[in-house]
Amino acid sequence: MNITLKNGDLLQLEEGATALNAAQAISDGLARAAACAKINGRLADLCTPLNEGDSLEIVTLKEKEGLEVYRHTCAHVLAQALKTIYPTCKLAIGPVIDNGFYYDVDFKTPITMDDFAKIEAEMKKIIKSNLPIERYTLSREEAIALMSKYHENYKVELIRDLPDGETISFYKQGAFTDLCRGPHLPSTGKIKAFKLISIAGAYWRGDEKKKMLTRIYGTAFAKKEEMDEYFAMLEEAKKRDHIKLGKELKLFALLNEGKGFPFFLPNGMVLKNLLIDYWRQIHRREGYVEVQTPMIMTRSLWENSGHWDHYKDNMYTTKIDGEDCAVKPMNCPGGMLVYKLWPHSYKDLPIRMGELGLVHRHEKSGQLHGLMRVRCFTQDDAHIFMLPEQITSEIKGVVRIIDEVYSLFGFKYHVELSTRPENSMGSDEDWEAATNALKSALDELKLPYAINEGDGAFYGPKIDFHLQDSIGRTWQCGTIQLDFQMPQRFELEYVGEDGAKHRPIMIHRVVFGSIERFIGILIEHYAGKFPVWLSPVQVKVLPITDRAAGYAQELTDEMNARGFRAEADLRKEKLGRKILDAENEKVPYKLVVGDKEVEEGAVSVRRRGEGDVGSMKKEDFFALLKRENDEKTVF
RNA sequence: GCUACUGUGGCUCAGUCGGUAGAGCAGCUGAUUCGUAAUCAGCAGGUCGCCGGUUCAAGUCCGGCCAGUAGCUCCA
Repeated sequence: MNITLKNGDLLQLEEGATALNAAQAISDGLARAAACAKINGRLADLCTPLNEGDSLEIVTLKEKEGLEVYRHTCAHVLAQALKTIYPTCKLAIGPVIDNGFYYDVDFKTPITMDDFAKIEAEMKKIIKSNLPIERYTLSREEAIALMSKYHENYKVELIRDLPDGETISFYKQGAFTDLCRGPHLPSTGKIKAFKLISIAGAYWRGDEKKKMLTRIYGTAFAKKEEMDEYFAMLEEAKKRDHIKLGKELKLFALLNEGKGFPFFLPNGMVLKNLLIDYWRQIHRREGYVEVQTPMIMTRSLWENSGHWDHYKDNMYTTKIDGEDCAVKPMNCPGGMLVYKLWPHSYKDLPIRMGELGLVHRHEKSGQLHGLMRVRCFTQDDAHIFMLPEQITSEIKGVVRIIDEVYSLFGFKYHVELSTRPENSMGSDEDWEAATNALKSALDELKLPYAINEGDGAFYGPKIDFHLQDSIGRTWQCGTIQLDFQMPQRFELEYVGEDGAKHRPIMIHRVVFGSIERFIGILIEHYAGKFPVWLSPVQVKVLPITDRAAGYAQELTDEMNARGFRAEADLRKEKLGRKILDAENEKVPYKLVVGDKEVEEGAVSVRRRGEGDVGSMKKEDFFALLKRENDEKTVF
């Protein structure tokens, strides 16, 4: 029979040949490297028999899909080892994730990471036995009977929930059988490098009302060297942790006295204020005005906005003169009240009303994480009130700002469109119209996005911008939320061309999202080595002896007078020590000054990470500094 | 909130089998004026996260609480 290969070539094979036979016919090397096959565009096991006219692609470990199959098989090996060591444990699910795999298991008695050595040894045994992995299918009844026999009640539940007509397949290796869609490696012996990483709790089916299972995380690589590299990379990434750097660089502090409420230290405040200055500059240019609304407002306002019904668990409440009040968890109701202060004409719209609002939200204790997830943060919020025909252009305008800002920092981001959640208000028509408006803006901008079903705000759908931290976790930063509800609830109006009253449409949007979170991301992104324009201290002047101390102080004063951030290190320490300390503080420029520089009005310049870059006239250095500061140069 | 782990001077860590704490850095004092990544000496600094229990004796064992980390759930 003839089959078509990836490059278009035809391959002649005997009747009944499998994908693996085809790989062998091409080359032994390919057969060895093969993880699975792609037959007519669908992933399949290597043992799958081919048919006349099939198109075939051999997927190797070098490809993402191949590595995923490899890791998935490793998850099965883990499961088999667990069932051998802990026969009473019940298996739930064991999928592949970004950098490895996990298996959720219900243990009679909990296990710890100390048990990993034992489990890994058993896994090695299974790998060494090189058990062939065989696939077979069963009817729903047979499948349930089989899994019931093994007391695998989680598997039974999974099978029951499979849609009708879905093939129910099993994979068998030695005495172990697991429900699985596949595909898998042809045998367990193919696994060369794996490691169990950590243990965590995870709710069955992601539902916090259901039982918490033990999740064992692991990873696997085609070669041991690749795995070593991966772990070395993780170690490096840990050094960028913003909590660690925040402490070392004295940017912020997290104290028991204010759990989830970060303290900003002088260096951190410089950073925060610089971001705010930059934000104001961009938003002025884009036609935004700025307001500030109160931190605490009455219960009736929050009832009116819907927060009292939909968000109460996350709100801090208090009583003032006997009246129930809440600390704002969001800025929008305040913004609404400002809009309502006077009548608006269609000619005034859009109104782009910004607010750097400090909001408080009672997040569950286990959610808190450094600056990334706090209970009090500054949103770089803005509410845009507009005419229906302005929706698309306004959304596009916001997306452009977000892109401009993220690009300045060199961030890579991904976009998600979040749709209507369960606990929400408003009509289906409004939700559909709002969701379509967001979609069409994204489509017009040709911005790729994923759909995040049911993750919208309770008042409207949203576009979310996600940024990555140093160990690859993503955090939502920017968001654009389209809202037909608040304007109705607050009875917002404008007078149209026709002289009648109409309801404006509203956008809630943030660029940084939370300034605190954004700073956390920035710290990790730059590993604390901020570009000149963001550095809390831009220049450290290091006199070699007391004779140069006066000159060092003058230089420092002069730079500060010019609007730079400079400090002199006048300690009676040797130069090497001063350089080391300044380097540890990650100051971008160090100016070494001794008798020679005093005499010549010069400075000997050290750039962070580059060392001595030579001497120059102090005016030339000031010009260099000004240029890098103004242009927000990154180095 | 849930599951697991962690918690010793400001920081990084040591502390054996239970015998009531140890180092380096930082700090302070003194000396050193030394040209590109750690000068020397001295001093001071700790209810071992908190509370209880076991014990003649607890940093160490047990229980509870608090805080942090990883993950889950929830979210900017």
